[in-house]
Amino acid sequence: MTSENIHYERYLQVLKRSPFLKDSSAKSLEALMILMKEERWSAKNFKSSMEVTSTFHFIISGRIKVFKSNPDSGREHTVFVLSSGDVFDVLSLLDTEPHDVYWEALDTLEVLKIPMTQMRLWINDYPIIHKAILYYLGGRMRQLMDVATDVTLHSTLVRLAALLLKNINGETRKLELINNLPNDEIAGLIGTTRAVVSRHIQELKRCGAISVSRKKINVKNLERLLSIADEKYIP
Amino acid sequence: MTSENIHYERYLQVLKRSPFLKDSSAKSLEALMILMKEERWSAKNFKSSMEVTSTFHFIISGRIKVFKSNPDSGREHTVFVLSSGDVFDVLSLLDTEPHDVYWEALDTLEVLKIPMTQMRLWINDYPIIHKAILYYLGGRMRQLMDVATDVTLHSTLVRLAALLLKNINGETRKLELINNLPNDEIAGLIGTTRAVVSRHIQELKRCGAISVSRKKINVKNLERLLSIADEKYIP
DNA sequence: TGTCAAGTGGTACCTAGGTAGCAGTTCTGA
DNA sequence: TCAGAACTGCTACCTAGGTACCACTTGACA
Repeated sequence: MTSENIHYERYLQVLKRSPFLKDSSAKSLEALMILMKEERWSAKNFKSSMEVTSTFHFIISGRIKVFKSNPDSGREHTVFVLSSGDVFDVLSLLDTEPHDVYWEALDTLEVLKIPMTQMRLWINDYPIIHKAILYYLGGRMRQLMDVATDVTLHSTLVRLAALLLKNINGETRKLELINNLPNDEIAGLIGTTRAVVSRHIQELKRCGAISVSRKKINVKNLERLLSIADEKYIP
Repeated sequence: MTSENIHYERYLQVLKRSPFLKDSSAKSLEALMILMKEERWSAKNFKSSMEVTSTFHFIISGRIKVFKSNPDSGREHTVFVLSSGDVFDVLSLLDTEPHDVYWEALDTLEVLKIPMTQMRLWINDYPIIHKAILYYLGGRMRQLMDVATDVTLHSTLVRLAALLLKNINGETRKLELINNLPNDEIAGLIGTTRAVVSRHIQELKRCGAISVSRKKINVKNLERLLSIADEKYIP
């Protein structure tokens, strides 16, 4: 992509703010942009890991979920929700081992893509970025550890409350990243089923912690939500 | 530590084989050894993450488990079992964020330790190692994804069977890494409780998949175990 | 504007697996 | 060598949460 692209400047701004590319020089980013192609995924667009291994993606706007599923039972567990500034698949960048993960756009997604081999070469050319990558991976691993242990250590209600708290913007008090998701998707995020999430949402409503309109959850009583997530209060 | 140490050569061999230090030059390894001190942890020796953040450890022999716990319910979930050639805490190396993870030696542990700041400097001196570190982290992240989703996607019996299969040596057909662990610890590994593991072990015995003597599980029928882990066979 | 799919709320039922407790056995170390 | 700790096997009970419905509402789009 050249700088003649109408969105060039906007794309560049997103890359500059991406934690994955932290501290990259303007020059190196330009070199990267030249190699990239833009692409739109419409909501619910679905890819298996296989299709994603040979191309590296930067998210410009929209959200995508990374999940595993059990085809027999039809259950799914969402591991990450990625958004603007995030990249995928980071694991395919590190090695060529397969992994059975799926990807699905939650909204219309704008991505910039680049062949995996070229991305690896670019990283070799600008080794300063290694530090940022390691840092980015560290954050991801922390998140993963929480996801891994949450299910056994906490009840579904506690997990739901904690999920809401994790995604509240400190200032606006609005949900971010997981806003406008149907119960189904929320269920996947805390490792349970649609019916159970619906049940618990009613409980949280009843005790005044939240209020709900279609596909929208508003936190009403932060204190209460905190004490539920902390296992101090049972509605 | 100098080369006069009786164990120097043995330690060096372990480091050479460590995936974390893959492709390090002999010279860089020597430089590393000089900075390190040996230490023994006896079994059940327990550390919180706080105590581990300022020092980086290489495991020479023995096993250590990395786990999270819920102090209210007393339940624990083991995320990793580390052994010879592994290192910890890799996350504290990447950044200085806290994380509430605990560490406990499963056997007598021989480690080589080095101040975290010195380890970071050493890595800067030998940047070739970045690739090995990234690769090592990739492997860990894959493992974590499995742990994260296993609990919701599979029953405890299936998880137990899968755990055994994952840790069988292809040639000797013996359990490795998780051998000689009490039911308690196995429970932590698959995110359940002692009683449930005991129950399922009886089932696996009954259908001829395994045989058991105190703290020792032998796989008798690999086929059967595979079909159980694959959710094709219910005892 | 009417139809259909997507989403929500609720009921009633069921079971995997968690809790508690105890008896018997093996190991450990004083 | 013997007392206590560690470990296993088993019973009986209980509940969180999963399954399977259905009725109602909302939004999209033809």
